[in-house]
Amino acid sequence: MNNIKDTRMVFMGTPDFAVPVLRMLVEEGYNIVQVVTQPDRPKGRKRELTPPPVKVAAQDLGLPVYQPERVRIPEEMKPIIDLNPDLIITAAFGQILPKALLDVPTHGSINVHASLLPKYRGGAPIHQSIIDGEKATGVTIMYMVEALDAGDIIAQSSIPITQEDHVGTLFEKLSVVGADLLKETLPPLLCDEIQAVPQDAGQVTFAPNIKREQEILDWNRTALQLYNQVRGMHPWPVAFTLWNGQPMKVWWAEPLADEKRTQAPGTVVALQKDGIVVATGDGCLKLTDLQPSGKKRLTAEQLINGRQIHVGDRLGE
RNA sequence: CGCGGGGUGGAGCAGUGGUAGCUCGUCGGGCUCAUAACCCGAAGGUCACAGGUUCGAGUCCUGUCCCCGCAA
Repeated sequence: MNNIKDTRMVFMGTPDFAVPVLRMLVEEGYNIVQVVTQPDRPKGRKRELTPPPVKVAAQDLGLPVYQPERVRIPEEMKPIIDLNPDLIITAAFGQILPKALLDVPTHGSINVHASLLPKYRGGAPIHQSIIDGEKATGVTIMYMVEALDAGDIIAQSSIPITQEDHVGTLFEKLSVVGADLLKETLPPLLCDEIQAVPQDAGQVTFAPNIKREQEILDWNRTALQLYNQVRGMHPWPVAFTLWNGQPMKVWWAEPLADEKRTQAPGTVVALQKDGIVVATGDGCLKLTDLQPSGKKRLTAEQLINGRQIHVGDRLGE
């Protein structure tokens, strides 16, 4: 290989997180022979077929797009193999790649993952790290192996998680960090100047995709834990509690860790212009943006003006 | 035709056939050192749209459009 820019690359990714990475590759002049992304999926109530962000970006960049339903199926994998790629780069692709595909490129197959591996392997590392109240996270570039996010680490970059960060802000920051890190890593990698390091098996933790049950706010937890849960679910999939037996999304809240409370956890203790104060297992949580079932997203002030919520109401039941 | 909630003055809501109300906001005035506080007053709604039932419909029936929760 005379010029690393001639390296035949296949890029595989799906959501917004992957877009800056793809754009960086194009801007740097790399030779992307194929973009692979998930098929268009029905979205919303109308089930309208919606293309994934990477597809939109790829078309905008004039790159060929391939959307296999299940890439592990031989017939769907073959077109990629036939491209004879020198390097496969994935970023939040959403499908596990079989060994038969991983072994094809001469330079290997690498992945850009939004956590500091070996912590938070899996599909929701950003959500989980916020929910856990982590003070820092980052991006890891590693070789792919058959086990999920378990390959040797090539490069890593860390950033702090601020007290105000939520999934949306971290997503943006990390996608940029990921693009920058890959940009720095690619030249030495393609010149075989990189020594990958195995992950410390003792430090492994997992961050599987968020389940519905994890979106429920348990008022017995502390104000800080609940706050982390709210921002770790914002702006998607959004934490919720029950109000009058109906689900109510909690789009945003603020922890009042020092607020004394004598009421049972889940009890509305005060209605303030800037939020609805709810007792928790330790301290109070001030709910500021809410969405009752069947309604649009409302500020606490709007909800209070409707006169439907009162001091003493119990949330979570 | 997947299940369900809803469209009422600028915002959020109530309104169980018979003069359209509440909280907030807006405008004017008052009280305050002052205020997002308080007091007095005012403006602002063909009750999503189209038919129908009725002496009379926001309220009942039918159809249409739109918004949202769940499920996918």
